[in-house]
Amino acid sequence: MTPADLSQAVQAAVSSAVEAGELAVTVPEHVAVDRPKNRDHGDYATNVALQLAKAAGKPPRAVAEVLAERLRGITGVAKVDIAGPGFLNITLDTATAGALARTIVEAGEAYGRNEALQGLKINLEFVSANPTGPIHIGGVRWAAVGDSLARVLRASGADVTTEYYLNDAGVQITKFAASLQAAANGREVPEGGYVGEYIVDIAKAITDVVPGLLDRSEDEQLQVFRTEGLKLMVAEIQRSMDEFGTHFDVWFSEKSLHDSGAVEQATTRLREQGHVFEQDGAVFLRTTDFGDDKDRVLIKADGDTTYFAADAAYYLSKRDRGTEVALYMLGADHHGYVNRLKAIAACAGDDMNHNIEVKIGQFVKMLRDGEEVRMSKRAGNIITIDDVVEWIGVDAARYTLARSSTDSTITLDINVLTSQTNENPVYYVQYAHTRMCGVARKAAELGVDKGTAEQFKPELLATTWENDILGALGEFPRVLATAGELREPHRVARYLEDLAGTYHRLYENCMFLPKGDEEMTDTHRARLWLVEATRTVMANGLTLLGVSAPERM
RNA sequence: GCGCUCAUAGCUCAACGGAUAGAGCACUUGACUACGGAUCAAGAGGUUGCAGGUUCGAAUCCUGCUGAGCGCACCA
Repeated sequence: MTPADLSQAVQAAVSSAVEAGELAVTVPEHVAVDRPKNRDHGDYATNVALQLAKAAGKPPRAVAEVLAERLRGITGVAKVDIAGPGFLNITLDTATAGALARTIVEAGEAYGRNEALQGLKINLEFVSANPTGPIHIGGVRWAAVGDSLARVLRASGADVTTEYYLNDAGVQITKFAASLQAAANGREVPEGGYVGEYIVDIAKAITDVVPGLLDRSEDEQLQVFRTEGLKLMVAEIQRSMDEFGTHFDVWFSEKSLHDSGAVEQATTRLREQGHVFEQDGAVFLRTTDFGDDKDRVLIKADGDTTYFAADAAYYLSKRDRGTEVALYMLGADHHGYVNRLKAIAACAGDDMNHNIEVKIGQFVKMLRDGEEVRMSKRAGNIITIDDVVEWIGVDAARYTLARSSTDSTITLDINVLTSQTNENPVYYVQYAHTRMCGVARKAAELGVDKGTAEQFKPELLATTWENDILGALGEFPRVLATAGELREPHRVARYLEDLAGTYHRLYENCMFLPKGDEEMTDTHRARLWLVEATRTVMANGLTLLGVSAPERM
């Protein structure tokens, strides 16, 4: 029995109590059934009596009494206690709890999937760093979190398109091109330009590919450096993302919005919605109608379109392509954009509380020798995605960056990253998985296995450690659903750490295989089912984080 | 000045409004002639920044204060 099953059963109990006239309340849509931290509180606990007490006009414990009697009648429920202010503590019979192992093994990779977001078309945009340099540590965080979030959302049934917005138009690209040109000609990088080894490398790559380039006019050179530089830089970013295991379904070009006329059309479309006005020769969008602190310019007095106009066109493009929810992941330095982006949606006639979501993530702070490393492109001390991968590898990097809430700034110690990588909890989790694989290998050596489903006797999974891990395994689908609904993939990582610890304790206390000349027993077989179930969940969880589930370490 | 986010163990971080606030690392002490010890057990470590409020119940929600990061362009 899964927690979801039990929740429904409790809900049904409330229903039947209402029908019998024992409770005068409306049946709640969802009944919370929790795995209590304290073992003495049973396998599962529900606060439903506390929630309904006021509406029922009875003390919580009296409501609990009514429900307890009905819950005791549910098949698989061994015991129901009323505790504290009115909690209902439910204990399952061992066979019912243990049967979950078989359910999981049979579901395999599908276990954990749920339909919380079934059919929802989500466009998830993340990283979107300017193609004027390598991805730095902040961008790496969004790559890890965003890619994992995409996987989590899909596991909840959402139809997700991942997207990288390439700011390949505008003055930053011109500065980038000018920097390349300067480097190729051995000149100083212009004011506000880009510096760094990569500039020199790319410049050289371009002059290698385009012979005689430096003999052409300055203007011609600049054009070549712009197009070729952009091409190479984007390819470089794509390579980094690819190596990082982060996949984007769409690489969306800002320039294409301008070239196709989509930016002008966006202004027209917004004007038709009645939120566009002109003032001082410029064209504005009245975003203040929807919570922005000032109206935003779409077309400047000199006739040029703004970056904001492209943002509007881009949003409309996402919607035109069938997106129901446009989900943006932005860094903390862009939080000021939230209101104006949401206002775009509202001005377009959309629901700004549903069709657009903006998730703001805090920065990554780097520490070296106990001191904060202030990164600046000019000083050339940027920590790039390739640096991090080189130090600790993709698995550890992704895990480290994805295991924390994006609401909190995280601090990474470079000394730790480059040396004592054992401090990374990912190894604790992965090691648990290798131990499960080790059990399977050992079983094969001994020539034994878990047997058929018919031979599986779930009632033999009776120790406290087995009960603990069954409880943890049952939580996986709801952890996933919550992570998807809240857009918080770090919950998956935390869950896996908890599961790994629970497994390590089981491993210490329960033998899965016969030792010496002992016989293989039904208990061994039942435990092999449990180990396989745990391995399945661990592997499924690691996959959601884009982290490998190794058989050996 | 206005706004967004944050403040939890020595450090890095968790905790859909639930019961005694949890892990990892670091520290102390133990555990392998059994499935891989990258493990486990025990100990120590907290006024959840401060003060009020909401309620059966607050780290969580509301208000104020303090402190930190970031943002407030006809820039991109």
